[in-house]
Amino acid sequence: MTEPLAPQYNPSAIESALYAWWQERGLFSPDAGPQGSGGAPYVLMMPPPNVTAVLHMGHGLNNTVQDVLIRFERMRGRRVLWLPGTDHAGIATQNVVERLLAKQGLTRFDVGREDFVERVWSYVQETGVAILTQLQAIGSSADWSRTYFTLDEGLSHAVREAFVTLFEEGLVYRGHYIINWCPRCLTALSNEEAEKEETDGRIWHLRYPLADGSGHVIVATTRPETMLGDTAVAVHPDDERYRSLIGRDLLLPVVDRPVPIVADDAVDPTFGTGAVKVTPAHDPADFEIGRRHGLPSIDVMTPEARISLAAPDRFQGLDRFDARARVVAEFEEAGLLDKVEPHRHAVGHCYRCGTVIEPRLSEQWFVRMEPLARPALQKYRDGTLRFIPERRGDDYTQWLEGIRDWCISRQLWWGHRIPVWYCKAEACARTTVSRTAPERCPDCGGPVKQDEDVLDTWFSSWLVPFSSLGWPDRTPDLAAFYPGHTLVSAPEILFFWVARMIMSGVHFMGEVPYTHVYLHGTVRDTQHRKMSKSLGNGIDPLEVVERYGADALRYSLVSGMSVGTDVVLNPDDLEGSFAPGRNFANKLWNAGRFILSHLQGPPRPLAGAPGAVRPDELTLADRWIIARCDATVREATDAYEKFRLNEAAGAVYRFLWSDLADWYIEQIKPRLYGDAPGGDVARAVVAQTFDVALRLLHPVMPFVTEALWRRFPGRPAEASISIAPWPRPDARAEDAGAVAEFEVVQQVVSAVRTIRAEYGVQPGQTVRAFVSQAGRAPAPTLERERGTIMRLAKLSELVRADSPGGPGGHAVLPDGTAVFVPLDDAIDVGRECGRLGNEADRLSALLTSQARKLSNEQFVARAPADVVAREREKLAAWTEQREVLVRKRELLGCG
RNA sequence: GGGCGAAUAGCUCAGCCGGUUCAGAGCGCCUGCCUUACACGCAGGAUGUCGGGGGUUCGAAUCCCUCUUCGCCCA
Repeated sequence: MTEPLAPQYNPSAIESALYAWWQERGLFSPDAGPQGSGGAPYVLMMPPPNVTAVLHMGHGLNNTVQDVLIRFERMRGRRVLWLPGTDHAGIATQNVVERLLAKQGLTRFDVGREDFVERVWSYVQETGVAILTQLQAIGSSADWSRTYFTLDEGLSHAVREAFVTLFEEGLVYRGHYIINWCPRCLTALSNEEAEKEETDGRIWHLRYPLADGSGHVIVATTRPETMLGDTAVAVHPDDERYRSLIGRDLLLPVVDRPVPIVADDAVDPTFGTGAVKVTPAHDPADFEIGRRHGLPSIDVMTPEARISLAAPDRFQGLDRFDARARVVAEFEEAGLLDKVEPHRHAVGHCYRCGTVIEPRLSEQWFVRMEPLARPALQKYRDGTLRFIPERRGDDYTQWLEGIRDWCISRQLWWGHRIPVWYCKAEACARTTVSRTAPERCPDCGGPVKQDEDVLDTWFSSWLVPFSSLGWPDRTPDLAAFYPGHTLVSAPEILFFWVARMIMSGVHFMGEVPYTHVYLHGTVRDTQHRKMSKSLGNGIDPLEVVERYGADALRYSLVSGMSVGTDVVLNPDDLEGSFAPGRNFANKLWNAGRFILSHLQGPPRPLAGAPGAVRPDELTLADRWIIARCDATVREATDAYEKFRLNEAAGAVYRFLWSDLADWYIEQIKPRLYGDAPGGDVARAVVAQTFDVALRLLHPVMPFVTEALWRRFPGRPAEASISIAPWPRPDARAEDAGAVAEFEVVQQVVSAVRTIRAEYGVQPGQTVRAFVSQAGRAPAPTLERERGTIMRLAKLSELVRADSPGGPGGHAVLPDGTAVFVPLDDAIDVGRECGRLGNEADRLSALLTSQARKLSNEQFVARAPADVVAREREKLAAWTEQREVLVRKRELLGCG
């Protein structure tokens, strides 16, 4: 521990070594902390990143928050588990490997399912750990020994168990419905995976002639191409305009097919013309209308969203958007296009590839959600589950109240194969849903074939809080670590993942998986755009770590983030974005370097041991910094507990920088040099308060705090700050008197410094100062702290007397104390007169409004007595300050 | 169309269960300093009708209403 410390903090020189040392020591295991406090374990489930993911700022923020919480609780002595894992991410991963194949001119169909899945596995095994290694680079103290992958055997077992159980409970079913279909990924999606985007579209008014030629009906549609599959036109039963037409047939143009006019309550008579075309195979609302009226469904599109064989020859094979143009053109040629209007509406897009979603009729597996949602909602309503920030609870409620069934089958090859087998014998056709693969059909004994589809990735993610702990087996981990405590996530996946986890937790485990849901903001650029690869406005966290260190990254993120608000960073100015953290880490490093260089051995204890510093040995500054330190312990602890991480970080920052470095260290320097009296006390106090501050900051800046903390003389080699006990507030440290007194010292020093700077006094030159106190100030302070004031203000003489007159700089402290610095030749009298005049004017304005306030009988009568008293004191103090200023002006001979 | 959030210094944001000279912090900017921990620093400084309007109150950045702008979620 004796190697010299570099004058500039170089994070890359120490971070990876410290991380490796933490790992070797097994400090991230639940059994490593100081323990002792007992109580429930503190468990965080890391949102598993996609196996193919590359670390981005979103991960950086999310994992920084979690690491802060987990390190805080670890030091507080709770048994902590932060459980990491990776997600197989069905569509995303399959897309990545398909793109690789495409480079060789191949598709997955060319290589076949088995070969393809094998290729994905080998790809994933190669890249899967990358994201975890990257998380380690930012300091994440997760228990990597428990890392899971959602396609692991254990978790796959859990998925089958959940699916079969829900099936047996009647909560999983299969059926033909309109689902969201991605024509590029060639799979069904859930409603949540179809992202609605406001799009400028058009609305076409099309004429459908009556079959008998006696007139026509105009329908309005945003998707004219679907008319190829129309099987009716619907109107509202009470709509006078169409009542007489109900039941009659229209002749569908372009395809020349007769379709009936039906009456249905679901039609909005105020939208468009009040008559809507009905395409049951391509619109969910139309599907329902079709069902109610027994209409046929004609699927006019292929999986790739090209026009199918069900349409007239000339349309077959056309892309849906080309078909749209063609349909419109034919209507126009036939004089059947009534009008076209611009129309803004929400269009679904695939959340993985952005392709416009095609609502499509198909047979899929679904989860009946309402029975799962009700208890999950109840857990929020009865206060078991809390959201931070609270308003997110409204989103949760709203979604669960309007919950729709969840389409869970995906037409992919990468994922958990649906545990359903169909008998190949046509006569039998029995469906078997089973935890284990059946050899043959249980009914007819014939061969069986497993369902081709896989499950939605989120169907495995929603089980993670218990499947990662061994469920459905009753493992010791499951008993010890379920339920967890907090889930830290981004609001974007509240529905995808968080709400579903709560539902599955309550359903399968009988308890919510965590009691707190902390939803942080989104990382954005200065134009408030979400950072993304496609926009090219991302910031690579690893580049930041490399250039400024993980601590700088973490501090900058945390300090720029209050509860639930977005974090704005400038991708074009990395240095500026991360300067707060980098500067602070360096400041800390240098403060530590200075302090440690003055500790020849272990400092005296401050209390509770032989040789401890006695209270009467403490100077004013000692008592002040100890009190400030104690207040910081309270403030930071409280803030961490309330998830107000920026406030916790800010509190420690202010203490370390503004109090400890700027004032206390400067104040004690004389005591530290040589064998100056009181040096041992100063060393004891500075070491102790710095130690406390390091511990308070460790959750946010783990590396630099550890590096410094370990170097304290007398520290055992194996000691780590990450398992050092969390500082406790100490009532004996509180000292309002010392705080107030030291503030006077600070004010006098600052006043002189201001005067010096205002008049350009050379930094090396000492000056005299006259300080005269009005009655209420604690006069003894100035005498006792004479040395401090003289040194910090660079005085040659501190005179306890009124200004002797003559040119000089004047200042008045809040308590009325007057400070005068004679500047003889170096002063511009006119300028000083102006300055004092401005100051006096400011006080005059304050006094006027204050006098008005106090002469207001209503105020004096109605406001609480102590408030009135305080206002009176202010009036007195300001009056005094102003009088002092006026006298100064007279002395200077101002006009 | 429904719901929610935001608008405070050039930038990013605190403050907002009304009353501490409450108008703040960081970054940026200006001035002077390489003062033997730190120039990623020290000392000092400038900058805001707290989005507009109205109201409640003795008193409003803070509570209520309304308008404008921006963002998010759900249809």
